[in-house]
Amino acid sequence: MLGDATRRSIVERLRHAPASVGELAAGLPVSRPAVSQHLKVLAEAGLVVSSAAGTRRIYRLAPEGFAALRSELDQLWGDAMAAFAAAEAEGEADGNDERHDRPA
Amino acid sequence: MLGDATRRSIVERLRHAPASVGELAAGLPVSRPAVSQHLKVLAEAGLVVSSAAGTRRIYRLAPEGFAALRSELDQLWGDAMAAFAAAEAEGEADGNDERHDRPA
DNA sequence: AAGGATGGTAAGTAATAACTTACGGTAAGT
DNA sequence: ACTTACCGTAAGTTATTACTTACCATCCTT
Repeated sequence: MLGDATRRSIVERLRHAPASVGELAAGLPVSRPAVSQHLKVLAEAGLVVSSAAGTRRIYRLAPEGFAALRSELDQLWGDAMAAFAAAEAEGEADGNDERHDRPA
Repeated sequence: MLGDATRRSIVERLRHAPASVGELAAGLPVSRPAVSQHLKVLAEAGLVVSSAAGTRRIYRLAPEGFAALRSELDQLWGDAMAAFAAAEAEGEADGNDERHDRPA
């Protein structure tokens, strides 16, 4: 969902202020319909809401959607940390693991 | 990163216990090399680490990687919430927005 | 009512990401 | 030493996703 760069740019832009589709597209390297499609996805995910202003549609972020997403992630993290704790209490390990990238 | 279903399954599986590549592949609808490739990506992201056990490679989750990811997200969220607060203090809005999906 | 502005949708194309088969390489068992 | 088990990487294919162009609808202006 937030993996796409264009989508992140849109969210970033809306974080500063609400904006119309055309305004958003003007600041991005993609066409207006592409922005419309991203906004549709974001709206279905509950992350943005729109309101009509004449023929324009103003989009803004939806705090509730982000809060919901946040608590989902918090849920996952809670479980993960519990699993880590359980594993470490058991394994009590060596330390010479291989890290592929990101050297210690 | 965690947008892919197979990748989420792998992480989910590793949350319960460390596992070898073959074990992971056995529980998934994809081939073993596909799992290897996912593990490579996860390792480069610092989310898993591996250790050699004979010819097998045991993968397990890397708590530090998840913690780092977590704080990045927390950072974003902090900024977003600040923006929300600022916007609401200003706008003081109507309420008849359109929500595309997810009815109120 | 006509014209211009704004934006959603459809259909097709392009770019990206996931997956498969094939191969080679190392470690353990015989 | 030979064989078997296990895994990583390369190369190519398939599937998914993002994007574009074209079109239509709505609202506002005159």
